[in-house]
Amino acid sequence: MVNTLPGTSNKIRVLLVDDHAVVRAGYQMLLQNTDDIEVVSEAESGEQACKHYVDKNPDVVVMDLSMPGIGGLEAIRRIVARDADAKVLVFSMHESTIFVEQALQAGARGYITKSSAPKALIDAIRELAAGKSHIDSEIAQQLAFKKAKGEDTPFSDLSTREFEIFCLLAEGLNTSEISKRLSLSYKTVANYSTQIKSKLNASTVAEIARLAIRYKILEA
Amino acid sequence: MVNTLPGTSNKIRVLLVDDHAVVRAGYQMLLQNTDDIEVVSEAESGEQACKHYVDKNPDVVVMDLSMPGIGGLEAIRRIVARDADAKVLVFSMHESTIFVEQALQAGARGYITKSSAPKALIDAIRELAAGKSHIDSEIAQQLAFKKAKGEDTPFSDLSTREFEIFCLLAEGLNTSEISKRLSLSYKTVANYSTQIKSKLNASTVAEIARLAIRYKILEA
DNA sequence: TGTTTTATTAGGAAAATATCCTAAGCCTTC
DNA sequence: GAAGGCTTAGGATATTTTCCTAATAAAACA
Repeated sequence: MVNTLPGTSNKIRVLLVDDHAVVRAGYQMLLQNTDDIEVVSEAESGEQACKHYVDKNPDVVVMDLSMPGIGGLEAIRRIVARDADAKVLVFSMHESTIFVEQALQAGARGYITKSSAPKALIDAIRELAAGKSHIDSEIAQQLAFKKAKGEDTPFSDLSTREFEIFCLLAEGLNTSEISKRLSLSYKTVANYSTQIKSKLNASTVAEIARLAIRYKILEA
Repeated sequence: MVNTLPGTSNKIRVLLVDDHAVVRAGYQMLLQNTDDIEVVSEAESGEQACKHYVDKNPDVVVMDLSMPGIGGLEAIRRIVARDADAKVLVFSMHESTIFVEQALQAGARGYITKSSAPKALIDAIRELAAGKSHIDSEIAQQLAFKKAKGEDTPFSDLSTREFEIFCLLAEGLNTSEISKRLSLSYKTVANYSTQIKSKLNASTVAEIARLAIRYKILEA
């Protein structure tokens, strides 16, 4: 397959998106040592990434998730909305499967973490360019496990009452406050709490709160 | 001033500490282009950093804060405890002034963020090596502003140890996990937790987590 | 320099909470 | 109309938190 732009090489044309200049320099350093990958553009925000994507039409976008402004997820969504064939590789510091699910749902084709070996980035870019998808194998396993269990969002497993109590726990109410608010016995709420933690795989209410905020169920 | 080690150049000898290999590669790339700075060692944890410091006795330590194990703050504390002249430059992703305050309290001489211009890192290393201190100017202004207004964050009341435990609580670790992580007795951590909640006026760890997220100490 | 304060560490005892098990009453669904 | 899930909650036990106390070390102060 030839490149779409005339007068350029046959290299895989990459758009780097990360708000940290140093991290972009790190990518550059790694990719310089390959002869089939070429960085054609850099962006330091989601907004910029969208523009640069239209301008340069890269083969692969290497995208960080946590950025100021619209952020990586929204950028992916917009890019893929314009070009359903866009190949976005998320290169994130987040190791949580929730982020992977979010990224894939947004339209990303690959996900690797910053703690993976440098070579993994190069491999992933090549696979994406070849039309395949690539997810960090450790995370892929976690994810597969979750899917096998039929887990959608972490909350889809919760009953109405469980979700209600989940929200109050996340807000910072303690067991007796919740029991008063809902006119339930203390024991009932305590037992629900245990159940909720178990379903959400959380051992503390701090994790509950973070989940709620991450899923925009609650504002920090 | 000549170098302490015979047979080596006069360059500023730097120890890089960051748990992400890619980020270290980024540092390397930037520092390669200078002729007065030399990376003599790399470490990917706080524990390693302490060892490497003793081994190599670098002029400047460039240190990330969020790392597994003892973390950056504790590493700074240990290094400075051994060598009061140690010049530690924190190079962190956290833009919150709380981290700056904590880092300086722990004994750091400089603080810049990963979103600052690459050149800022080089400048900061040179200033530290010259015996000066260097804080990211934007953050320094925020800090000055806060101090001038007498604005206390809810955390300014917390001691170093309290803040450390606060962060781990917010992350979702339970008491015994924290005690293991910090090599403290379960009781000590439990008592600290009570103290922290009281100081922050929080009755549950969920509130702790929300506070941490609200003040950008932690991502959801 | 000596004194006071503050930080860090942790044990004991009692109170509060969480966990696990069990079970009744109620819907819904097949 | 039987099965299964949801809501409710008690009992027993285990774990955690709270409040008090105290030793040690470091820092601030006078």
